Formats: sequence, structure tokens, C-alpha cells
Amino acid sequence: MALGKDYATQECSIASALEVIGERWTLLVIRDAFYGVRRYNDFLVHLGIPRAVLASRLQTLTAQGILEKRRYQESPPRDEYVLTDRGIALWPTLRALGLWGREHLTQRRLRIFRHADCGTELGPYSDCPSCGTVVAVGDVEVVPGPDLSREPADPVSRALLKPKRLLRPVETDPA
Amino acid sequence: MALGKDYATQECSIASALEVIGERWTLLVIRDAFYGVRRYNDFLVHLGIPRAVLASRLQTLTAQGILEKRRYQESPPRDEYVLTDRGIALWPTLRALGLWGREHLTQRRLRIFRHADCGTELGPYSDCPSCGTVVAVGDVEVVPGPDLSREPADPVSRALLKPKRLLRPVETDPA
DNA sequence: CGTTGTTGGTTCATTGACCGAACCGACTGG
DNA sequence: CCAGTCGGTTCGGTCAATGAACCAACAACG
Repeated sequence: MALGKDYATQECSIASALEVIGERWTLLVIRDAFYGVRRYNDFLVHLGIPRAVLASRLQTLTAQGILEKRRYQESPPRDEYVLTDRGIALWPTLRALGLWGREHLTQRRLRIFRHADCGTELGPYSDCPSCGTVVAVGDVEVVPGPDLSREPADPVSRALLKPKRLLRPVETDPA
Repeated sequence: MALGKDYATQECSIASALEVIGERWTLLVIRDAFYGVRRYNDFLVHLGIPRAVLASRLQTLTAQGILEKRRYQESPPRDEYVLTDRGIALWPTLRALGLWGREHLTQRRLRIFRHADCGTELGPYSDCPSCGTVVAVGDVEVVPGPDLSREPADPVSRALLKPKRLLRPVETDPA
């Protein structure tokens, strides 16, 4: 966010948060990380983000302790980017933002979030109405909603058509 | 957010939301609106935002139906900007973002949000732990926390040192 | 062994958003 | 008549975002 002037004058935790995750594309990268996207190329094709911007965002998110860069194979050396606890703690924010967008902007049900244990759709605060508990992020299952396109262009979106748990890695088609 | 490329490819309510409120400064303008800031000049001094940017943000937020421009005096004609229902619906997002910033970034208690009826500090979902209900935005009282500076430079910050309800207009010192 | 393809970047020129300062019109109060 | 306030607009300079090109490391193929 460091553009000429930052929000430093603000004594406010919202401003501090926006310093870190308020830049263009940043929150979408984090959203994808919740969806199980972990690799540079998958972020690239799924977001349609310029390569240089993605590299920069991944670096600052890693530096801020929101993502963790983890070597998952040597030769060729390949790293994946995974959410840390600090990153996972952003789930309520993302959830609130998504709900607002759905209700006041798109009016469409693109993705549905359910409690994996019982299949009940989550309440606004990631609570399970039937179990009466707050559902941990890892126990949330995402399924495509009725208004989501069934034939997306990129392989990552296609992989996301299958129901899956948040945080679990997506399996991109080797096709 | 329209910079060369927008998020149009994304089928996602989060992306749609960010199209509208994801620009630099926008969310801070909305935060100030919750704090009762309504006038151009008050936004200006409290945020330290460039004038042109503020004018642009107020215009797009008004066009998006998040703020409403309301004439409050003729001669000289003066307008104030007030949150609409759509804007007020952003409260859970702001709350989640502020909590995340406080817990994972600043580690400071700058402002405390309480249930005006009983004085109990709000839970993470704007719930009142003692009443057991979700508190309406208009019934939330903001009081300065222990880590907030007691002698801010600008008059708006000074006015915000007094406990006040969200959405109620700030009374800036005529001093 | 050479060629091609994949992955994860970096570099570069262009575009456009943000910045701060100056300016301006309508009005008020002295 | 003059200074001051309010709510902007205008303008030149700077800095970030964009998209295309380039590149290094390695694998797989023939």
C-alpha cells in the first residue's frame, strides 16, 4: 500500500490491516489460498493477475507472515504458498465481505459453504445452524452454487467445481 | 478499481465487493462514516487524504448507493454524506477487519465497542455476551481504548475522544 | 545429445492512479 | 470591501499496475 503516503497517521487497527492486505489483488490471492490454490502458476491462471504483481504480493504476504513458502520438491526446486494461522484468521473478514457482495451486489449464489460434518449451510458468522457451533475453517466445505458457470476456461476453476474443503490443496487436472 | 484491468473475470462475490470498496482509502472513508463523520472537510482532516481522491471516492460511493448525499442547509448550499442501508451492511466486514488488525498486527486496544444499553463489550460478531443478542449498529457505543492517544492533532479525532454511538454525527469543536 | 515444454520468476516500456499544491466560486461575518 | 470558510477542480510530478518479452533450471522425448 506504500504509495507516496501510507495510512501511518491513522491510529486504527482497520487502517493497519489495510496497510497489509489492502492492496489491489492481495485479498483475492488470500481467497484463492483458502480455496486450496498453492502454486504460482495456479494463482496466475485463476486470477488473471500480471506475473510481476503476483510475485510481489506473494513476497509481501510471506514477509507479513500471512503465507508461508514451503518447499515441496527438490529438483527442480518448487515451493508452494500456504496460509499461516495469521492468514487463516482472515476468514471471518473474507466471509463478511463475500456475504455483503452477494446480498448487495451480485444477488447470485455462486458458491455455497457448508459444515462438512453435517452438510448444513453456514450462517453469516460461519456458524452451523443445526450443530449450534462455530465451524472451524478446515471443516468448511465449498460447493458450487446454482449461479456458477459449469464450464470455466481455466483448469483451476474447473478443479474447484468439485466440492472440497477449504485449505485442502486443489488438484489441478494434469490434462 | 478500474485500472487497465478489473476483476471482471472473477465469478465471485468477494471480487465484486472489492471492485466497489477495494480501492485505496475507500474503506477508511466508510469507517469514518460509521464514526459519524459526514462532511467533506472532516473526512479531509481526519484521514489526511488528498482532496481530489476524497472527492472521487465520495462520488463513487454515492453512485454505488453506499453513501447518500444529503442537503443539510441552503445558502451556502452544504451537503453531508451519510451511510445508506447498503453501507451500514458493511459493518460486519469492518468489524472483522479491525479485530484481525488488532489481534495480529497492532496488539493494541485503540477503541472499544460496547453495547450501549448495558455497557458490555461486544463479542467478535457484534454480539452482546451479556444480553445474548446481536447488537444493531445504531446501538453500538465507541469509547477510546487505553492505547489511544489522548491528544490528537485534528479536531475530528478530538471529537471522537468522547464516547459516542456509531452513525450519530460527530460534533466538531467550533474552536 | 539437442529440442521442446513447464515452472517460477525478472525486466521493461507504457498507462494510469495517487500525491500535494495551487486555484476557484459561493457565501458569510466584520 | 476584505478576509476567511467550505467544497470542490486543475495541474504537474511520481509511483504502481499492466502486458509482453525474456530467462534460468530442470524434465521428458527422440
